Amino acid sequence: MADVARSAGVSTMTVSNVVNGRPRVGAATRERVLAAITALGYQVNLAARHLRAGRTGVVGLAVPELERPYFAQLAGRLADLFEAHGLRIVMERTGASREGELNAVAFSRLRMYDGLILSVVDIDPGELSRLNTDAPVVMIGERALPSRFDHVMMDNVGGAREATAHLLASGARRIAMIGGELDGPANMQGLRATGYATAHREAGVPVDPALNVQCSFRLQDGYDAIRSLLDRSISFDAVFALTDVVAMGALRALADAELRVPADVQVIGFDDLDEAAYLVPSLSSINPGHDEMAAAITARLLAHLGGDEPVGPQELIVPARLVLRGTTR
Amino acid sequence: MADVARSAGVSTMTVSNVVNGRPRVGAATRERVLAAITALGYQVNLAARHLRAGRTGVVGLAVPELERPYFAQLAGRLADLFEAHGLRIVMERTGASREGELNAVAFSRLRMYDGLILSVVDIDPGELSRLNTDAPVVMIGERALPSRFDHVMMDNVGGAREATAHLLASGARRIAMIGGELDGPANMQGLRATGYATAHREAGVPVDPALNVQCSFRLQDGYDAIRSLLDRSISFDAVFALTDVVAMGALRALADAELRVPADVQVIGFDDLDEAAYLVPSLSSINPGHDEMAAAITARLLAHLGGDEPVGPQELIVPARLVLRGTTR
DNA sequence: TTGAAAGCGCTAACAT
DNA sequence: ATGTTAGCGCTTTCAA
Repeated sequence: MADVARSAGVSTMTVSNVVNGRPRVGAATRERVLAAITALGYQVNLAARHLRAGRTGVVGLAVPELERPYFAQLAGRLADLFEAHGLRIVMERTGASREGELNAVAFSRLRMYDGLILSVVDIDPGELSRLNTDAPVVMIGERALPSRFDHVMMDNVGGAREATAHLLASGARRIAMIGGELDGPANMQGLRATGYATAHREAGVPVDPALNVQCSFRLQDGYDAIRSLLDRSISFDAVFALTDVVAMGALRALADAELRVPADVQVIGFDDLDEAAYLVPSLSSINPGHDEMAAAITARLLAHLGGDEPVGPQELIVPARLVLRGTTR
Repeated sequence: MADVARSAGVSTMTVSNVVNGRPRVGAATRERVLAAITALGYQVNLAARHLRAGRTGVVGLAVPELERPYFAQLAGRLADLFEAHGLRIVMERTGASREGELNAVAFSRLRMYDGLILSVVDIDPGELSRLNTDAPVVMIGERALPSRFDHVMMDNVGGAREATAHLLASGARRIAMIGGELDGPANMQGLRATGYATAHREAGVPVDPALNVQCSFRLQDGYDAIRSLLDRSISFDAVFALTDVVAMGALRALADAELRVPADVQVIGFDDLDEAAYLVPSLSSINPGHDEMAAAITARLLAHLGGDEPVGPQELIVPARLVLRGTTR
């Protein structure tokens, strides 16, 4: 910028004014400055601008894995909403590790982001509470966090309960649960398992722990889980998959085993991905309230950034609802 | 930082040394500084650090839409590779618009990113050439760009040709092309259409333009494209879908029309998404060389960042290969 | 309408 | 082992 100023025979201040389109610059001066800018190929240095301004116009979205469709689809929605407020969404991954999640928070506090949306999976609630409460952070995700941060969650227990209840009501008695963890911690695995168990209790149907296959959340994991049940000759007449991705893997395994869906085995997933409606048969799933989640997250973060009275941390649970399609009777 | 220094009775330089874990600090001093940091809740300001260092340790990945599985899966691969070099990948979207793409380049040149991986869809090649050539930018994507930037592309023509040739060899004579654009510009739509046409010419089978349905690349678009052919009673015995996502939409439409795949209609997609192998029937597709793409992109960008001799811009075409699964005979 | 000065928070280089 | 100086590139404030 100093170069441009020298070349145009003005002060850096005038260059700054031109670059930022501020009004009080003479037309002739402006021309000269613009010419110098072009000639020298000058570019603003945002790092310096941010250092001065104390803000970046960027909101971070930190998720466990970039390739998980649930987060990719959420990111698209959030990008739409934030764009309307002149903010850019950038997405990064935490690797679902404590370290990655802390890094993300650190990065944000360190002012590369004006605000951060953090999907919490592995971080220790205790560690969370040591962090600066009034950081512009909105937590999302599965786990109930006894924290003083804003937290928008989906109704994991309610959704899983509804899915399971539907399967039980339609006659299923041995519902395999893939990816859940009975009596597990209050994370996604544990919460959805709680819903599964609750529905069983309410229907007076006993839970068989042998039907609970723990696994992670890739396609192959869903496939392997079904294979493992079949290989051990554990019979089941329905599948509650913890995510739609796992459900897709499961559907493939069922097809390979020549089990008919939904005639022999019903399947319900969780997430209601865009893909769910297009599978053959189309996948029944729990819609975790995508639009409401995105809207709530945006509203909370904007409230932080608005910088008005720091309305105390809020915890919001977005209702889930069952979407019945072709994999259920 | 000045506060911490004052509180600990040292200079800011010493604080900086402690924060950065540099060796030449006395143990007692270090203790005092750390105590002051904790007491004051001090956080490094990365904006200032970057201003000084002239780098951020961040590589941007700018893609048309965050929710497209192809890019989400590519992002995951790139994140792995760059992480090994101490660089963070952050993903943002351009909205597939000229403006968004230019913004992404601008942002990068403006030094928020050390480097940028840009998926070019809509930008005008002429505009590209006005940009600073030695910016650490690697272009990816479909289109052949007569530009002086590094460019890693997949083999759109070759892949489409191979897919179409296989369908023709297996007896198909009326292959619907969904999402392509015969005689279109040299973008993804046009290039893959060229491969489609080439295979027809080589097999001596005429191309019927009525079989080419143009559309965008969401699930519903693939669905609607098939519906449109059926509604107009345009017969076809195979489908070449421009992307796997479109293919999934098409498969659903075929199922709704009670057409059997692959007995009545064969289907081949393009992208070889993770999902392809798990669909029922599993989707035959063109694998555009995911790992090679990611490796090439990483290598080119690291070469820029290495800052050694600026090896001239390279254009690399990664070979594609046909993966046959259940939707083909 | 334009400019000079000061400083955002950090660190490399050079003292001490 | 610790401190001083200077400056990264920008913008706010105040003066001309």
